[in-house]
Amino acid sequence: MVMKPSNELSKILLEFSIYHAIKDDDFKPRAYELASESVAGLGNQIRQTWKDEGIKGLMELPGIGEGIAKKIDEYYRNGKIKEHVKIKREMPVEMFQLSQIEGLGPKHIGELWKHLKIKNIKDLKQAISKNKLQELPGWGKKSQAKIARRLKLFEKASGRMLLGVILPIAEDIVTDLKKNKHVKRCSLAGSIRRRQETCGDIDLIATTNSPEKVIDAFCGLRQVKSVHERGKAKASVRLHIGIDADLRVVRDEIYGATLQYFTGNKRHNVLLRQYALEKGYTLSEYGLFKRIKGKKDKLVACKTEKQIYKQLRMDTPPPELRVGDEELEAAKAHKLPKLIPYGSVRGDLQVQSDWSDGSASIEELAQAAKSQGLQYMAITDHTESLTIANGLNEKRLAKQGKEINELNKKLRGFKILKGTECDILKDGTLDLPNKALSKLDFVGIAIHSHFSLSQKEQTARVLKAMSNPNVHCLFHPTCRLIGKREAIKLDMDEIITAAKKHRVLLEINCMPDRMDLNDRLTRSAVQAGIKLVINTDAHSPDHFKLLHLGESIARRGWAAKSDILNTKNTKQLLAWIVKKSS
DNA sequence: GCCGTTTTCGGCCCGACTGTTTTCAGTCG
Repeated sequence: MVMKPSNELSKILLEFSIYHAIKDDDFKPRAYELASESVAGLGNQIRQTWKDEGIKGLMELPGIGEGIAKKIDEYYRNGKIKEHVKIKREMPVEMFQLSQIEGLGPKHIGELWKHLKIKNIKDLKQAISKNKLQELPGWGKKSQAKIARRLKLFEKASGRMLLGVILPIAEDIVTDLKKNKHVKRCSLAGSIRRRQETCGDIDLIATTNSPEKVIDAFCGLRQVKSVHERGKAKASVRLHIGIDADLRVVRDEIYGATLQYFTGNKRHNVLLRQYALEKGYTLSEYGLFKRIKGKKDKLVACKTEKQIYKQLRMDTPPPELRVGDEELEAAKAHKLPKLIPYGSVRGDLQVQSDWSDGSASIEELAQAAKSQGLQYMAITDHTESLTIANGLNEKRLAKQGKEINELNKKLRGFKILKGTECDILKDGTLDLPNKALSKLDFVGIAIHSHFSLSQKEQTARVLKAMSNPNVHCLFHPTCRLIGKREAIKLDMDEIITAAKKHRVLLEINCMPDRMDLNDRLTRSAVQAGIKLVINTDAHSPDHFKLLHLGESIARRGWAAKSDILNTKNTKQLLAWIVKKSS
């Protein structure tokens, strides 16, 4: 459930946390850990905040007070933090690296350094091969074997998986568990239930009267490779696909409390439990309890999540929002947004056919989209400069238009729009002449080259392209590929301002490795009041099934149905397009 | 070190599992 730090600064903050934990400080470890998570979650935004608003601005961020803000300031000024350098001199240990191994916490890292001078994973491996760990006070053969096992897994680990990849696998596990006669209810929890774009593991909960039988069934699933731990109430396993799955088993009566407990991210849960304490309650996976002086706490809510939040005088934040950000305040003030429901998208406005790099004909794509309940799609094949994708020039585009006209005559209750995914050239001009663009129903523009321009050049390039009056939509705006390619450097505030000015839609792209816009940028766009579209970028008929992934980003970005243009029906959509061009 | 309808001091979430220990510390979520 924990989000691993992805940048240098959050790693340094986590090393502070580990160091203070080794020193047995009571509360600093938690404080630095929170700050580390906060920094990791904010990505590039933190540097921007520092640039724009300095230390004061940093202190506004969750988990960051005066002390840590000053350290962050020092880091951006000098590239290092004196106190961190000092710690490293005293204890030259790759604390972050070692902490990535499951089961190796601060205390162990400290002992390994103190007794064996282990600084990093290489040292650890050597020590294990010489059976040094099992000789340490408080350690034994089993402890050493466990660390050895986890070290191997760490080296083979595929790390986090894309939501689009892991979700179907996780849903299969739920289906399999539900087949067991002892299982009453079973649900996904954790980061998958929140629909985080990548997940480090699969969290599940199940209810039963026979916990041990359910734990047995779980550990024996065909997807399971090995068992890490197996108790009466929970089990943790490694799956063949290379990540872990954790199951928590409880009585059916407390399903809601357990689901609540294992869905929120750490910050949401900690904040909620603190709030519960303020209100005279205590909250755990067993329920919400009223604290009564001199008596045993009294159970007041556990059946449903809603019951728990309601008892705390709050609305229930949808799982996608439970990240410990502003959703708790909104829930207390009864001002949670009405999120776009799953299944709201009526048509797909980015689809590639076999005219360029798609695998299916336009007709096959139309049939697939229609059978999935969609009312329209825009065929948006690539343009000529993308030779590798067999991009279309003006002449082939006109020919394609005729084919679409013929198909539209045949199709009942489904409309194919003539479109393009027009390449944005390096200088911001478009890869098709305006004459050709103006004949299309839907013009999407996208960057496919020169990803590493400076922010100034890249922003100017995209702004120029967006200002073309024929343009309807900016496809996959940041061009990031999760785990493969960084986002291009764009001033998103300027892009959003331009989108508003020129009435250009921004896309939420559903491809599992794109998910672009991401949740945070979606939120900024929603706050700015601009319209978005959710597109699959389909290259084959089965890609239409990915629409729910884009809907999950929209939900995480606090978007309502009205924020997403392609939740409208065909008639309303066409009316919007006409209005845009007038 | 952070934070505030208990606000500049004095709190800081809670429970399961493991291994090595005869009652608990460390780790995790």
